[in-house]
Amino acid sequence: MKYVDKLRNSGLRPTKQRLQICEVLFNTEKTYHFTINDLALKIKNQLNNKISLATVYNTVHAFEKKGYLKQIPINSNQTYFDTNISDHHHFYDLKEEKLIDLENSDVGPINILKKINGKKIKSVEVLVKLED
Amino acid sequence: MKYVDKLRNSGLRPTKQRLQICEVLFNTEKTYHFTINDLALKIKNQLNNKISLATVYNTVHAFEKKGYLKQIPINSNQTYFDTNISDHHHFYDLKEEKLIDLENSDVGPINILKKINGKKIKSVEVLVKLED
DNA sequence: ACACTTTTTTAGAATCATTATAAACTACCA
DNA sequence: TGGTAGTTTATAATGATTCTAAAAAAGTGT
Repeated sequence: MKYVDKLRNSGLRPTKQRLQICEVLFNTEKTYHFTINDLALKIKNQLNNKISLATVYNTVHAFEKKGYLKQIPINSNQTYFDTNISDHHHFYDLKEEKLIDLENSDVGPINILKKINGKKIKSVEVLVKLED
Repeated sequence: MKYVDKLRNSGLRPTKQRLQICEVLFNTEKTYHFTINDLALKIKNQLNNKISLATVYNTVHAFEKKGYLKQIPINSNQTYFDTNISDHHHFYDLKEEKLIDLENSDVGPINILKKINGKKIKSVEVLVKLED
C-alpha cells in the first residue's frame, strides 16, 4: 500500500516527516521490532535528518491504532512495536533482552474456552520467555 | 508458607514493614492484580499505616524475582503484578482496562514448536484482549 | 543491657519515557 | 493567493520508577 494511503487511512495528512517515517518503517526487506527511541535514531542515521520525537510518537501511535503497527505486550520501561502485523507471537530472550518472532504455525492453535459476557476477543498474544 | 520464610527466601529480613506488606499481599481469600500504587493505597487503608514507596518497590521486586509474585506482561504505563502465581493467563478488557484471570484449563495446551539453540522456555504467557 | 556494625526505612531528588503545550510552519481548498 | 485547519517543533509537564543519603531499626558480641 502507498504510504500516502496508510497515512490517510490513519487520519494523518501525508507530510514530509510522516512520509520519511514510513520509509524507515515500511521500506524494508524484513520486519523488525523497535522502541520509539530506536526508531528516532534509525531515522536520524538512515535519512540524515532529525524528526522531532513528538512527531514520531504521534505517527507511530496513529499507525498502531489503525493496525499498521503492533504493540508487543512485554514488561519493559519502553514500549516495543513490531512492523510485522501478521498474526504471530514472540519469544523474549531474558538475558539478551531481545525479541524473536514466533510464527503462528510455530505455536499451534490456541483455543480460549472461557467466554466473557458481551465481550469478544480482539487478539490472542503469546509471550514465551527464554532463559539459558 | 509463613511470611518470615517468604521474606528470608527472597533475601530479605522480616521487618515490621515487610511483614505488613505480606499481610496485604497474601492474607486474602482471593488472589488479585495490582500496581505498586494500588498496593501502597491498600496498605494505607487496610493497615492505617503508610509505608514508603521505596520499601514497597523493593519488597515487591524481591518477591517477583523469587516467584512469590508474577508480573503480568501488558503494555501500560504502570507495571501490573499478580498474587496468583499458578500457571495461568489473562484476559485484558480494553474498555474497562481490567485484567481477568484465565485458568490454564481455559486455554488448553500450548505447544511451542520452534526451538532456540541453547535456550529453554521459562514461561509461556497468553494475553487475550477483549473488546465490546 | 550496652556499644557497635550492618541493614533498612524514608523523604525527597534524579531519571527517563511519554504526553502536553503553544508558537512557528505547512498543506489544503476556495 | 489567502485563509483556515492541521503539523512540526523545542521545550515543559507528568508520572512511574530508581537512586540517595541520613535517620532508624535490627543484629551481634560482650
